[in-house]
Amino acid sequence: MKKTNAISKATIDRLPLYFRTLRLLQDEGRDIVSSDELGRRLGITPEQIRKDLASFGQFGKKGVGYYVNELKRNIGGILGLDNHWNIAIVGIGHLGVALANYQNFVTLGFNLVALFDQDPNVIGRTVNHVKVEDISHLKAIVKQRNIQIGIIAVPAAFAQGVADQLVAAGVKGIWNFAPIKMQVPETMHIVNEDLSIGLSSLSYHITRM
Amino acid sequence: MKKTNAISKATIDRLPLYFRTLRLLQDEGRDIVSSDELGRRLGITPEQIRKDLASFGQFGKKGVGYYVNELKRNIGGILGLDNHWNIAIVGIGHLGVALANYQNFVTLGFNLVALFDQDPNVIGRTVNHVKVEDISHLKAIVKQRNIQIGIIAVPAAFAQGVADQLVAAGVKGIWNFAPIKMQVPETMHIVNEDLSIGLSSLSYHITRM
DNA sequence: TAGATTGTTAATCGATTAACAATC
DNA sequence: TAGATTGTTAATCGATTAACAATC
Repeated sequence: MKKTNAISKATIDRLPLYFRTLRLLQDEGRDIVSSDELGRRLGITPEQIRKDLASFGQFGKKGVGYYVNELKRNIGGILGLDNHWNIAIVGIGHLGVALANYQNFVTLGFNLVALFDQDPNVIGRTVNHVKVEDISHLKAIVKQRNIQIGIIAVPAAFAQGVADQLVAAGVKGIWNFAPIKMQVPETMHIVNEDLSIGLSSLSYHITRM
Repeated sequence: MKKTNAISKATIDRLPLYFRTLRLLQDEGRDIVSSDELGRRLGITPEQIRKDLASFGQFGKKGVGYYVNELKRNIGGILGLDNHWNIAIVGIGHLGVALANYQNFVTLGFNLVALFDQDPNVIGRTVNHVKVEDISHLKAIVKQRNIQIGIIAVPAAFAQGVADQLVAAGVKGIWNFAPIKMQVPETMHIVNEDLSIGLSSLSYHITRM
């Protein structure tokens, strides 16, 4: 039996871009798209796109291209978006509010089902139709509402504590916006969204222009 | 003369992490740190760290380690943070407000000097001590205040238009939060901060647990 | 059929890891 | 001096690009 090659992280990170472009193509009423056109739209080579897709199966038709609806459904399935994960945001400061209002979550199929904060002035408020609850109820609510993904939007000093609580509550993954290296069990999936990297690398490049 | 090898993108993206950890070490009053300890703090191998740093010069002392202050100053210089770039945010919705209040900008040495929006209800408001101005004045203000970096936090449909205006106004770099592929001149530096990638890749991984 | 476009293998390029001499 | 730790070269690993046969 042929060994299936591991999928590269780079490939996985491009799938959401393909997914989004396919949605746009759907909106435009397009039925078929070639790797060439997808590539032009995204600034990615067509070979790269074909290779990425081929690592999950044969989704195209030679001489024709890819059926937009079908490919979008397939990529959605690969990314697990059809699981419609329930997500919660912890820390309803400016960033937490922005994330709670982020419309792309909905487009991607995520359900925002809980918001948590520790500040009595924030608890009880409603953001994007979801009520902010006391973080002390986190564990109970995570279990009750079957929350699989926790989003950390608290200051760095509190982030590890929140991560520990999310782990203890049994979430499957953490999306972390705090600029620190978290200590979580090996089995926990964590994605760090570190905003200083992008801005710093921009600074690096314009310094050398 | 030996040809200087190009610096990898991966290396540049790790520099801000080193910078941040060095600042924390400074706060802890530490004078010296080894690649080993830096590595443990960041979850990066010490070899990787030494290699990254060595591509810019010899900053360490064999048998001793790196002097915290000196290395931090050096990395800051490499990243160009000592230029104290003037930055502006375009689009003062939830995300724009969150970014305007993001304290790490200050820590990294950036100066937030302008906020722009097109909504008359938003123009005139003050966010984090900076007044929101009419986007129609963008070009004049960018020149006047010597703004080098523009941050795009408008909805996708308006993002290309804003990018065009920023380019025309003469910024050196763009930090884009809109989920679209921008068309900008070859010479313009643009960093895309695409939030759907992180969340989607998290979904990919937990789907396979 | 001729033209177009995928899927896949081979070649190249780039990044990380291992090993170790240099030296503080 | 002995122990520690850097800087650098070589080896490995991983990702992208090129090329082209298969086929719609």
